[in-house]
Amino acid sequence: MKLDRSFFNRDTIMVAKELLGKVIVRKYGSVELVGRIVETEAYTGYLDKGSHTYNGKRTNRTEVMYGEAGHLYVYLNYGMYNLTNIVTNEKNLGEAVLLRGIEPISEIEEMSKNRFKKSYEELNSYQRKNFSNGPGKLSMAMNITRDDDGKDLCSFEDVYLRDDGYKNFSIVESKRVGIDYAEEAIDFLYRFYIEGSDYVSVK
DNA sequence: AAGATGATTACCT
DNA sequence: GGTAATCATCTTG
Repeated sequence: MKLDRSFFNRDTIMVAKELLGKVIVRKYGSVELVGRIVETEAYTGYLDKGSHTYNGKRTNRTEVMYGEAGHLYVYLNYGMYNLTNIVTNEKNLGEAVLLRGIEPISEIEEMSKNRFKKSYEELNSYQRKNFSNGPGKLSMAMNITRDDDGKDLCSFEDVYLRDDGYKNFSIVESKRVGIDYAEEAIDFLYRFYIEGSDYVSVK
């Protein structure tokens, strides 16, 4: 079952948790990449010092976060890495969920080319271990870039999400990664991951 | 118009 | 464990 607007247009923490186990489908050319979401982080806007939209900050970049739920927010981090987020909750709140880890499901060969310019068989153990266990890594594997910023996941075209019924797992809640400047928000338990998954960035 | 910075990754010891 | 890479975006003047 494809996830529609009503799935995304809810409380951001709830969406971040419920995204675990869902699959992201990415089509281009003749390929259809599929990955299972195993790690997410919630960014809750106005009161969240870790969020790009903290205190209602509105810039050209973050405008999509204030838009309709179910759209992609993709931005360039550290000058090199595209990070994939999904806009959540009501319009104008500026909330989103960052995808931090996926388990490759279909077309792992194509993902491997996107990630390392090599077939999966040629990858060493370090590369296999670090295949898509991080926000920049999974974006690279799924070929998601800033060109995809603002796309609507609910139009079900070249990128969308699906529930394939996977649900027998436990969720771990922990602190978010890489927001050392965020004062009290550092301690918010806004990161969620599937217990035991090999594709979680930080355990 | 210039300077600082970052929701990270890869590679080295 | 440490740190370089690399640039769009944001802030400041």
